[in-house]
Amino acid sequence: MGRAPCCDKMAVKKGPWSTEEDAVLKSYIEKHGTGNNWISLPQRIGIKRCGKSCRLRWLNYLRPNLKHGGFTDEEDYIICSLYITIGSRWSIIASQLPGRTDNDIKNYWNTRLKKKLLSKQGKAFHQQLNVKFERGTTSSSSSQNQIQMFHDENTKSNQTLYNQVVDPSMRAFAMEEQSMIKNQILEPFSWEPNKVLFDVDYDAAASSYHHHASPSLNSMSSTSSIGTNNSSLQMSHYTVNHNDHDQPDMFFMDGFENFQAELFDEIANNNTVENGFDGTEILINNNYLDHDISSFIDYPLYDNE
DNA sequence: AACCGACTCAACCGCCTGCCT
DNA sequence: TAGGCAGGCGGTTGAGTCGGT
Repeated sequence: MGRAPCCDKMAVKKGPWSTEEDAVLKSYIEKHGTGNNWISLPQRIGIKRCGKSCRLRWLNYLRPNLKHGGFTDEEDYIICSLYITIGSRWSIIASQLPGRTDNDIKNYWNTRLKKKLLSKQGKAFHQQLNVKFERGTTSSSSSQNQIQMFHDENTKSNQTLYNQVVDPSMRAFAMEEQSMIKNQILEPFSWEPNKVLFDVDYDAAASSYHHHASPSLNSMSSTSSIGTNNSSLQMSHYTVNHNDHDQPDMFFMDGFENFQAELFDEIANNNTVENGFDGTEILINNNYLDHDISSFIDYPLYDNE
């Protein structure tokens, strides 16, 4: 019953790959492919590595057309906008950035991009985000107006629409109507000319929602630009739990608010964030105000310093 | 030159889902 | 149907590097 263990944990080598190992792995896969079995691959090519390690090495380092480092502003923006929307779903974010791996993006976010948003030079970048998100949505309360990163004139109308979708009492919406409303909510998260749009696939998210209790996406392979030569992004599919009436469809703003909370927490550790696009408020510890968030938000577009 | 702390990123770990037996 | 593995994923680690003192 079942399958054989993937590898002898005691017999496999760990740590950095040698150039010889890289050459063997790359040469074999380029000639023969993986054979749809990573676990047996090390034996086939005669290296003492775990199959998972081979897979990781190939996907993150050896496979063709990979880009390392040198993230562009556009890529920064895509990463940020997707992180805001779906959270730390790195593989999905990576699928929208040809040549980038989830590991690269994860590292980049954790070590640089997040700091970039918080740093002095990040101020200009963040302002660019504000400009591009100027029609974005967020919740607000009177006490936190100064930290409302994506405040805009459409907030109220979007919030109304959003409430209509997520409010269980409003479930009577026909699919067509829900789709229309959804598009209006998500529309602010698209921009020209690259057309990053988030289209809802209602069914696929239920299990993921329960599992992750966070935003979820299904496969975007059918419409993403992975592997194409076209640098422009095409429509992505954002999934929302539509059929599960036990769970509110909060993931869209969940991701957004987690982003806020995370950034804010890194500025001031003692703040408490209660999220809610549907009427709840974000509560900020008073200590937070000592950090002058308004200056953090309201910096010039380009910091020439 | 030596030391030390911060930073980077390749690699590993552990968990989950789907598939196979 | 149950048990167990492969593949995939996000989180974490730690060796190497860099910069400041």
